[in-house]
Amino acid sequence: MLDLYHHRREGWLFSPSTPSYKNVLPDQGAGGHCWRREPETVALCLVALRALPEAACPLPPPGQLQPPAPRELALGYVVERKRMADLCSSIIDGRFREQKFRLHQCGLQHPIYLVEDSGTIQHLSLPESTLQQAVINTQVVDGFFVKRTRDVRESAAYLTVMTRHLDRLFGVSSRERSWGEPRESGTETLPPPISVIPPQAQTVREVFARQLMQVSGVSGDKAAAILERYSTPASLLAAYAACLSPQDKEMLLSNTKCGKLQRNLGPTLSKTLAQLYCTPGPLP
Amino acid sequence: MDCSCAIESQAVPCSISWKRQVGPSQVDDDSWVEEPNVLVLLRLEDFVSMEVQGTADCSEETLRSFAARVMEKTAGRTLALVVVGLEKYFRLEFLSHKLQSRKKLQSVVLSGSQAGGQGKPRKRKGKEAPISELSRVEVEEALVDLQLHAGVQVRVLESWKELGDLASSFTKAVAEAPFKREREKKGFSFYLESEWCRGAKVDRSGKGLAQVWKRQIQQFNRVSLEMAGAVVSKYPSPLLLAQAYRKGSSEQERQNMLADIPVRRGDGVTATTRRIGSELSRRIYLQMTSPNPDLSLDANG
DNA sequence: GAATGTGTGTCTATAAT
DNA sequence: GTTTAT
DNA sequence: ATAATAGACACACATT
Repeated sequence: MLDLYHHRREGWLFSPSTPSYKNVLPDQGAGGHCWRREPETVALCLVALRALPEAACPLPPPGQLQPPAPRELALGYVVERKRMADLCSSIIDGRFREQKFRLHQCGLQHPIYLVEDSGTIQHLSLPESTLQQAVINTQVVDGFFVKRTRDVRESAAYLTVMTRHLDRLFGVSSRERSWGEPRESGTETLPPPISVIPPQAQTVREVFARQLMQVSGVSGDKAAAILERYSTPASLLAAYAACLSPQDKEMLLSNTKCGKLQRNLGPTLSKTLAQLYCTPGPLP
Repeated sequence: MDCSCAIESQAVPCSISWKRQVGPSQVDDDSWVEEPNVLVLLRLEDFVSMEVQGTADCSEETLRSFAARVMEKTAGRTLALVVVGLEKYFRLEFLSHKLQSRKKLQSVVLSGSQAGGQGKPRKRKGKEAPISELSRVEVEEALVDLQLHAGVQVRVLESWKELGDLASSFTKAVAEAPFKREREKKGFSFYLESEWCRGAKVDRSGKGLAQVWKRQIQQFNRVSLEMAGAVVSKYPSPLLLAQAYRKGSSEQERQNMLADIPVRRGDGVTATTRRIGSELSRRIYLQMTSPNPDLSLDANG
């Protein structure tokens, strides 16, 4: 599955090698802006792009396997179009939070949530108040710009107007300007070039946390609490090895303070984890 | 619930803002902190007026200047605007064109839904196309302009009940925001990562731990089901693997201890060797033995 | 967290004078 | 050391 | 000889 997130993880986000997808709006020609449809977001996800001038686009070093420099510049405006029905399903199966997270994580400065079918809020598998709250949360908690739209036609109109304004804001006149420098008539700044964001490397701590959470009952807070004391598998194993009796192993983590203010992990999970890390032979 | 509501004179008229009692302990201490959100109700007549001013380039107040003024007073807080009754305005204005009794109807809607509404004649340049359509486009223009230049969101409502609901929802969101933000900052990001399976159930005696152990191996990047199975098959418990590492003599030996474990592959011919490989072997070794929690497993060196 | 409901387990106080 | 009642 | 129990209360997990 290729989507924004995976593109980012593979380090190819916004690189010219990213396959081109059908533009929802026609290209404005050289120097104009377009909304590129990113693949795989079932609900439409658009990224404002502009072709980079040749001069600002050095050729990649020959014979390198590294991703070439971007030939396009992401303007930092990204629109996630979401119909009410889709939003509804996304909330139910948990995809909603994930999508918001990725949108915030993809690094663009102006994420926009385009909520379509604002009038068709009823007769869905979720109460109206619930959906309203979800949209408000998207705006207030996640800090996204939320645009409500009655239907596809309004959405298209919105994107059209948006494109026109972007053209006026980041037009050819500001092409030679250096990135980040304020424009003449306003506080607008050109977004910094977003080229290649390297995939985030896994650390021992992170993997250890994920491993702890493989046992039912161990959640983020619990894992974090354990990590607080034994931040690495080696240190935990060493602590178990230092125990004199099997009982001590079982109770080693029992009094680990978790979450809010210092709630015990408890003997149950402590015993399970001790079994996991202290069983000499094959596990049951 | 330990919250209260008060109607007081605000720096910005018709605005809602939120304060939270922070500070650890002091009772008397009115160390209230303003939440970084402001909700401002914009009277329909004012909104229309500003939108008109923006269309014609008068020097009077525009939506943008209004927003700038408000944001100046609220010192960098996130501003959200609310307008009530715009759709009804469109409808009546359209109707008034057909019936040629425009001013009267306008005055009806404005005084009926707003306090002290006054008619506002509009001058338009050029076309005679449906005026309500043009107005909608112009409003859209103004909203986008506001979005791009001020980052201000405008919520258009049609009834005062909706405004009440919005205030309620907004209040709830603002109240919960700090709590949720803290969880995002501290908690692990992979909680919501794409495909996250929650913990495997394990009964009191320890059945299911084998599955846990296998899934622990799968927590590494780029590890397939078959690879994890192969490793777990060779070392059926974490302790056995750790002991094997302890027995190894050289760093190289320990690092490559798992490299040659055979792994079942797809039916077809595969160019790559059907082994765990030295890279994954090394990552697992580092994970199990390194004393440094911040060590990067993907770094080459 | 969307909202609400279900089950595990910890936690806190427990009598009578 | 294993069983009992509060 | 030793200690328990109910209930509130959270939290992890499962549903309309």
